[in-house]
Amino acid sequence: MDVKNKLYKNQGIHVITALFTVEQGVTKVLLIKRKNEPFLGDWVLTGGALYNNEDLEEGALRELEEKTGITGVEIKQFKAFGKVHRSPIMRMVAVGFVGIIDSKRVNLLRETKNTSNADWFPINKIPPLGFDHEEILHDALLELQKQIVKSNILKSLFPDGVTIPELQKTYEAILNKKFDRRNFRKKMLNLDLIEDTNTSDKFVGHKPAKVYKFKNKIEDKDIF
Amino acid sequence: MDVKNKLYKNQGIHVITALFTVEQGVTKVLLIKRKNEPFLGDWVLTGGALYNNEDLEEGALRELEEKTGITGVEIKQFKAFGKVHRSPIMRMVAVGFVGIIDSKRVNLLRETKNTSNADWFPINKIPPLGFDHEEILHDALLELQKQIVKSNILKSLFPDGVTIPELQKTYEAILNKKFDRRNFRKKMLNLDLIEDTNTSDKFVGHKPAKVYKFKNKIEDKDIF
DNA sequence: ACAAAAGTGTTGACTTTACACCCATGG
DNA sequence: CCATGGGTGTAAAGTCAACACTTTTGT
Repeated sequence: MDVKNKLYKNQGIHVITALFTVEQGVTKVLLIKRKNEPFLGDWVLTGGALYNNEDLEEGALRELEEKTGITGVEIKQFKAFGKVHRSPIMRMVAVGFVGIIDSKRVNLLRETKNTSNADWFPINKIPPLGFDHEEILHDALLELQKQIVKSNILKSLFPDGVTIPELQKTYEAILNKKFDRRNFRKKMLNLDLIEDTNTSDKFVGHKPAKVYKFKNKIEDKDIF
Repeated sequence: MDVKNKLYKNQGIHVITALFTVEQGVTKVLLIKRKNEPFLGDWVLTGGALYNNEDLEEGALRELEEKTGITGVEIKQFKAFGKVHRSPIMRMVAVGFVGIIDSKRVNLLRETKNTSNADWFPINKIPPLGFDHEEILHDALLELQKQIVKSNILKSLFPDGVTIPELQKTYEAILNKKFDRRNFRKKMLNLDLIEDTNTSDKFVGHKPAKVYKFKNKIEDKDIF
């Protein structure tokens, strides 16, 4: 391949992560403020240019750590974004990842070399975003909504286990719906995403809830 | 962004399409033989380098046409592939697309400038493929299996309409399962992917089958 | 013993599966 | 009128939705 051919010279790859959390029933996403051109001063999702010596997911995790200090997340690739002018500088294709984590468990660096003011934004109060990150965020949220009912993506949010009532609040926040407690419990157990740990949560003035944990491997269910 | 930084200079994007067909109950995929290095003489999926002036899907369709003469397919992006050494020449990230078409309706160019011997291969008789195309094909088939039960991707295979018995053969070929005729019909109609056309197919020595067509818009179904 | 939230079970509605007969057409 | 494959109905099993009472704990 001829790298000098102007049809495809000067291309690059972005790895972008929409990292979500849920705080008191509110779904939030991590945004950072850019300190460089293009889009200087604009809010964006965490991410940046993929290096030549790393796989896509590695790059997304490195960018996440560099720009926010966050490590130990599980992320899932969900879509590539490649409109011709999505970056004003050169031709960049973005590979989007989604993940979710407990914001209280991470030490968020609010200032780094290239970013400032890293913070969690409620998904219904998102400021204008640079690049095509509004589109990426929109698709990421849809992907998150799909993933929570068929993968163990929420394992990163509850690494030490979770009770069914906690899960219900989380699902209600992410899916923006209310569920019947009894039916939610049955459905959750049927989805086969979690397993019993034979422990109960802390005593808080009422009957303690059983603690479950997300399984490590989830198997796909067939529709046909 | 500094294009000279060796951490991320000389990157490029592949757009790769796994184009399927079904012939007499056998699922096949379109492969071409490379005439250039790298992987000269190897079989690969259709695709190539994305141009700077086209979106991802445009690029995939252009490559498909250039290398096989095929036009008028609907394709769906399903995943990006970005292992560091997936291309031996330079760092390339591939964006994978999947589509399906009736092989009898297309005029397949078996020879082009860069490829030769384009042909349909049964998915259980795939030769060794160049690049990481075996992985891409594997994932593409899984994606196709998902798509046929929840999108109108089969519209490209049956642009003029289809009968339920024909559909059943197609589903059985792609999912590699057998279904009960009566229940298949009910499920198919319930999936809400097709609609009645009030016509019947050709007369072939038995009761003619009703012709349905795939809807243009499909709405997602919720699990919760 | 009371407040607060967790846990559980049943009924009716709906959906899915299994299965057998009749129908329309061409030859 | 027969061979071929298309179309339909029903009963039993299973799943889902709606709904109210009992349990465990801390105070």
